[in-house]
Amino acid sequence: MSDASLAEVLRAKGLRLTAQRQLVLDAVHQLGHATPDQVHAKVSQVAAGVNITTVYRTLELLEELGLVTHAHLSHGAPTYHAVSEDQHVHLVCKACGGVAEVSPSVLDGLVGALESSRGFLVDVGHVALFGLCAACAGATQ
Amino acid sequence: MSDASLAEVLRAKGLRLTAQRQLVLDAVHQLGHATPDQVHAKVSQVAAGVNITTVYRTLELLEELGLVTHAHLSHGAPTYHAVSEDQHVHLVCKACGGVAEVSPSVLDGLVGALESSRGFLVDVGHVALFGLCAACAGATQ
DNA sequence: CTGCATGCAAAATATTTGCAACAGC
DNA sequence: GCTGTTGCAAATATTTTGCATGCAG
Repeated sequence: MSDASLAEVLRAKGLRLTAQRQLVLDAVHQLGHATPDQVHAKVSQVAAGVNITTVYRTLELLEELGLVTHAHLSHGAPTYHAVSEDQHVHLVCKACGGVAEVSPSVLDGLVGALESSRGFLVDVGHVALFGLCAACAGATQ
Repeated sequence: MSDASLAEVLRAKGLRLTAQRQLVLDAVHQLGHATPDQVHAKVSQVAAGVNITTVYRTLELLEELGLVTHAHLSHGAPTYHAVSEDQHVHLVCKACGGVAEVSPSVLDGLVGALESSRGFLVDVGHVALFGLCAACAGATQ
């Protein structure tokens, strides 16, 4: 299904369906969330010749097309994930660096409060919360 | 007061109080939140000779000492702010790039929910929420 | 004096861009 | 065949590191 919609969206803009674009989109789907570097590594497992430059350009394009988005997680690393997946909020542990996902419903109250008080519309899929995961909170501190 | 506590904290660790360290800490206080580059620019207004390298090293040191922290806002740019300031949540507009601040109290419900359901302790001062500010939400879209 | 701190330059990373060769349609 | 795409290399931007000089204590 991702291939079909990719071809469709590209066609609609007069753009071309290439092996690289399919591979990058597939890699994003498979990885869940990953940095450009990780996407490149994943793509390279299947097609070794693909350049990191192309990965950057393709991710930018796919984001423009609305097929993927990126969030800024822990260390300034842009992390891409497919939009077709369920939206989720990232919980980044500052101790172990792990990333957990929770349902956006936990933000419902917050989103409503910010919208009424400040007129700010939160992009739920782009939110990252920093803190300590259960394991690290118990272990250390 | 910042100078006094800086000298104190440095002394406690056998480190030295230098003009650069005072300048960097002052710049962070004055700027509210800023990238290393912006801190360097601010410091340069007062003392032109200060190297960007020193700013990086000093910010890292000040963070270790607990005098400043950094959050990752919009574009992977680490943003530093003094810890003595009131903690605040950053609202980053993905359209205009503006950064607004709101009271952490809006997160109270969320923090409680995550702690009980997942055992995750949110670091309130480090949170950045992406979305559209009131101006951009009204203007565009 | 003694050793930590700084400045400078160069290295390591991450990301973007110019251009010629290539491939989708 | 026409034009969008890719790969390569070089340019940029950002952050880190090595080393000799300088200054706080």
